[in-house]
Amino acid sequence: MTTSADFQQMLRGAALRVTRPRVAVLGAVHAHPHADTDSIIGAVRAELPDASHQAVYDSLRVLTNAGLVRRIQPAGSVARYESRVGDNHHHVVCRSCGAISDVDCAVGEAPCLTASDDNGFSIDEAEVVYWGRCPACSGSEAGSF
Amino acid sequence: MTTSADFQQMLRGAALRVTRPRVAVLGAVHAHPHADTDSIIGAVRAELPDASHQAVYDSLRVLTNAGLVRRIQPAGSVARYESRVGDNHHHVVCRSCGAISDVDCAVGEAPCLTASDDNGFSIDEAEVVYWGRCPACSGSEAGSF
DNA sequence: CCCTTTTTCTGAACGAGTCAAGAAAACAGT
DNA sequence: ACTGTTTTCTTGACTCGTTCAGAAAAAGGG
Repeated sequence: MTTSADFQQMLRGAALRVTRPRVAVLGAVHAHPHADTDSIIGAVRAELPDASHQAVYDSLRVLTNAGLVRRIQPAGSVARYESRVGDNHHHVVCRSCGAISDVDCAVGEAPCLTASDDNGFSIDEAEVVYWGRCPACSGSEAGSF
Repeated sequence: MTTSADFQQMLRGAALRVTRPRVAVLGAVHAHPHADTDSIIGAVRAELPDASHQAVYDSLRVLTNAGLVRRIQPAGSVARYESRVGDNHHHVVCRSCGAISDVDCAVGEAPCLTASDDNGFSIDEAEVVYWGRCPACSGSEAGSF
């Protein structure tokens, strides 16, 4: 388990000012992987009832830029955040309920990074999203349309 | 070049009613790959000045569900549409200007489809987005921040 | 402890996309 | 062709995630 002091440490390590909203946001992202901004606002307010939504948006942006959290946004979804950073991992997204799970890089050494033809682009990241149905949704046929 | 009659054919083939907005939208998507909805509305109105934005939104949804066009939406971007469907191809997105290019599937037989651990999900598609800088943006250092 | 800079708060604003109800158009059957 | 039914289009309002702006508060170096 990660403590508040650890989060302060992480902020300082990234040369960021340590503020209560930031610590709370960092804690919320660690506690609720793949949570959307609204859930994070809720989690932050459990601890800091008067935190503004703007502070949460600002903190998330700062933390994302600093590399302390990662922002993901599958098509058709709102922004979601996770604390697992630095490892090149991907996600499975349920088409039916939107549930997200982590997936380690399919092939050992990030082969997806090699596009067959990069059109002259200089590529620095390959993002993979697997689409399907989560166990719950593939069991019940509801929503399969 | 694809003609209006071809588009009507495609609509009938998909068991969809042939309407002028739909034909125009299909034409616009074919003419402007990776265009966003607003650009498509503009292109449609060049031919059908009184088309409503709602008709375009509706048509795009119908065409997407029918598999006649494909909707893509890289994180942080609005929805974009393309007419290249059925082949499992991917995209390179410029972090700086948002330009998008097509990329054929990196490895011959869609290996990315095999997640290392699917968490019990039944996966039906693997979407790959390559992030980087387009030739123009990697040349000029502007925007690299 | 003070000062400057950065961050947060309040509240308004924005924009892509959706919802709803009535009018118009498509197409199957006669 | 004409009619009737169903689908689609138009108009206009509206939602919701996110951002903008200015004033107030807090962080951290000297």
